[in-house]
Amino acid sequence: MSSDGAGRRPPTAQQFVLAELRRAITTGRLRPGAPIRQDALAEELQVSRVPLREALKTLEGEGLVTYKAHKGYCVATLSLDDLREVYRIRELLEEEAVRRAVPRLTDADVDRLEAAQSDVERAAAAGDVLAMATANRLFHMTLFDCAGMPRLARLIRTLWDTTDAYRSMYYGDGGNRERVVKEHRATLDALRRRSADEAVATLDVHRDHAVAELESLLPASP
Amino acid sequence: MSSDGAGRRPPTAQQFVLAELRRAITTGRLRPGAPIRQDALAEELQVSRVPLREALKTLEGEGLVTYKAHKGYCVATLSLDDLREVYRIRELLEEEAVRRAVPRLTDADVDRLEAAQSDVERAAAAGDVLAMATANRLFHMTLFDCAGMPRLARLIRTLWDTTDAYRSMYYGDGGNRERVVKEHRATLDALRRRSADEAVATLDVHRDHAVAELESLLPASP
DNA sequence: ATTTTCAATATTGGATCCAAAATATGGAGA
DNA sequence: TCTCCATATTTTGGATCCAATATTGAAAAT
Repeated sequence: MSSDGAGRRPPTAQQFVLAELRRAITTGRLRPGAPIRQDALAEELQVSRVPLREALKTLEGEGLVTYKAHKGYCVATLSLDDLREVYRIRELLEEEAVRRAVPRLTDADVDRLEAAQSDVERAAAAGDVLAMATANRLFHMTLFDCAGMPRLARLIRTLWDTTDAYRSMYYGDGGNRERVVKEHRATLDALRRRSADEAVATLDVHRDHAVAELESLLPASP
Repeated sequence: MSSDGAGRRPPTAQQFVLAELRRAITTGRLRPGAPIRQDALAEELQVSRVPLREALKTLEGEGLVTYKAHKGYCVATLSLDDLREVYRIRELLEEEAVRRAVPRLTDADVDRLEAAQSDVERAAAAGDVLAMATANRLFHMTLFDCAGMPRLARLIRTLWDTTDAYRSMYYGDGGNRERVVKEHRATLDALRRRSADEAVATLDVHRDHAVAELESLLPASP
């Protein structure tokens, strides 16, 4: 084994911190709107503030945290308008990705999608929210990566990151998990038949459900 | 006057460095592919490496520079495929921005667009490449900002930044400058009549010309 | 002559320390 | 009691120093 318990540790401290921060935000340990106290966080992660600050700069670029000079960083909060905007942009970009990907899909690609879907179903059945989020993401990104447009895929990833803090709420509900599984099956079916139109349509529905659910969940805070 | 010659200096060193790096890249002083020697650059800009590295992290997030752990930063190079990809994504996002913006356009907005266009024409006539790039950008961003989708506008800005290093080549040619002026007039005309379809169409043409021109200019390097 | 090894050097990554700014605290005056 | 101002404390921004990694060059072995 590679010495430390929680998976292999990245080769630089900033990458380690970056991964930790992402987890903290997506799992909700760092709540949206919460100020980020550099000194405390650095000590907690056993690094100095330098790599922490570089990691925060990366997250700022991705929109996960906000920054103001001499005031510091806060976990980004998404208003309902922000959320709708993110999903609208995703709709545009993901449609493009799917339309480019479908004609290029190999059988091996489809196999990988099926495998990812199996993981999703397992996690959904087990009620494992974190595993569900991971597997769900793998499913979609596997598809998007097939478009052969790396920059497009990266943009989509960033947009997903932006709403990660809210996604876990969504998977907390068993009904939502069940629905996600069904919707994925519909998408997978369309992909097997190489129907871009249908795949796009099923994914649009998928997103719209997520937005609707989050809209009912959120209004408490913004 | 506010002490130093070249405009007001930002309140933090990283912001100053960030602005300087952008200029260096867009003007071509730092060529695509060139490695970034932190020590030398820091000394040249009279700052330590810490703010320089934070600025580089920001640029990495925007795709203007690439980074590899323990190897450092390089000015990003765009292959023709990359370039086409960026312009395709811009097409998608800018169409959305324009369609949202047009119904919301006030007369004051149109006035601001006209003003920006005047700047473009002045710069084009004077053959001032840098001013041309600045004014051109202002023209388009003024329009996109009217969509009332700040995240969308930010994404588009980032995509523009990505190709900034190559844009100056484009404006170097007088014929291109003349054509840009004409195309802007067509867009402006469509906007005055609040025709989203036509505005989108003219902008598509505008972009396609840029891509075609860059395609003939680039193949030397990638 | 070519390849391999190992040391010397250059460059990046990170920790500590100090400076600057913002925020919190407390007291004086109205 | 409330407001305002001066001061203390906290927090961020930046510089310097040291450590870790990568790169280069030269010498030795094949």
